[in-house]
Amino acid sequence: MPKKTDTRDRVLRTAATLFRAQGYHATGLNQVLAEGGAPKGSLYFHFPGGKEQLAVEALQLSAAEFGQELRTAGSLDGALKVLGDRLEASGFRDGCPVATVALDVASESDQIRAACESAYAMWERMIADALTARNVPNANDLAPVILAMIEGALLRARTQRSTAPLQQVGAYLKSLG
Amino acid sequence: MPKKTDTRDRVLRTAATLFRAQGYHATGLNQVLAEGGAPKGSLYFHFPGGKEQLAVEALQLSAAEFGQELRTAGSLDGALKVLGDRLEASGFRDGCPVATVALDVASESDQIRAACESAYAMWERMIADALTARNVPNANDLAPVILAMIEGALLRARTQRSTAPLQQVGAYLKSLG
DNA sequence: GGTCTAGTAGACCAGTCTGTACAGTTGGCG
DNA sequence: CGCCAACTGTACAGACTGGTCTACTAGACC
Repeated sequence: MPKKTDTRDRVLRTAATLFRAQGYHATGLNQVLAEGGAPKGSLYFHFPGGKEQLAVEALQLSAAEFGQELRTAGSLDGALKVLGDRLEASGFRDGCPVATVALDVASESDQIRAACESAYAMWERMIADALTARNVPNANDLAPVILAMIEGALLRARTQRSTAPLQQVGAYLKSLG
Repeated sequence: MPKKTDTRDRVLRTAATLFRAQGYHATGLNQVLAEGGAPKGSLYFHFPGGKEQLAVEALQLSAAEFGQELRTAGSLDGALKVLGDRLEASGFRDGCPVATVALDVASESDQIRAACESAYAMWERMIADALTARNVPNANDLAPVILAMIEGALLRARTQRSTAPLQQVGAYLKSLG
């Protein structure tokens, strides 16, 4: 029996967008429902685990799509550009889809924290693979550092309302060869 | 007329601690008041601007103390160790005192966002100065990247519940010389 | 047609949120 | 003492929170 409606998907995508920009606590279920065009009954029918389940699934969705986006971008440099463009286009709201929720909830819900961590682990592996493919030595040691750089730059870019941090990281990576 | 009580300071420090660990929205005024041992009347007497003012001042306090801590640590390597120890000792709750609030509120309150940004700017300058003192070339280009690395590592360390990311960044920095 | 199920709609609940109001208390000073 | 300002304590307002409950509708199958 395939799904008959797209309500579940709509709500999930709306939630992912809002969590990304505002974090977990700042995003109310009512807001998700209003923007997603669904009533409460539907939410708890599709997500009996409530807000927490919604967050975990939204994080998984975001992580997968984000990974896909980066893969499409090809190079690290291309990825930084994509991130910068998106940030700018959204008025510096859409940064890392995981970081905001991660910090917000890290010490509260282990399920959500775990979902965030597995997203990071996946991206780290992607970076390591990309480096290996380019015959960079010590790819596995370098990957977490590069991921940290990018995450840090995304964070800073949001508070600074400028893509400069991303460009600085980009320039640095280029200088490494 | 100097102050007669330490209520204001107590509330501020409590708020700083809670905001650091939980972020802005997840921290209720009631919690701050309960843990700080103060009634509501006092809060709005000392901070007529409400929660927002409290957050701005807490951020400024945290930023200054954090800067002092890093300065005391001496080297970047020492600073990373201090950060890791603190993180571990707090059950991976006390990361960067700014990042959590920054992401939580960046798109909502410009005052708070600005307070976060000025903290980052100050740390960046501190890093640049430290590099310059060690005759590192291009200190001004390098500083924002190093700051991003550290912030990213702190974020990842919290979701991973491990200080490994900080150590990886430390090892990387050491490998640069 | 009758029946069954997936899904929708929204009223409702108890609790929490930030913020306000105002009376009460304290301590210094003339 | 009386007075004034600084400060505290508490009750309360109004909005909003996540979550529950139940009546309802649309479509598939017998």
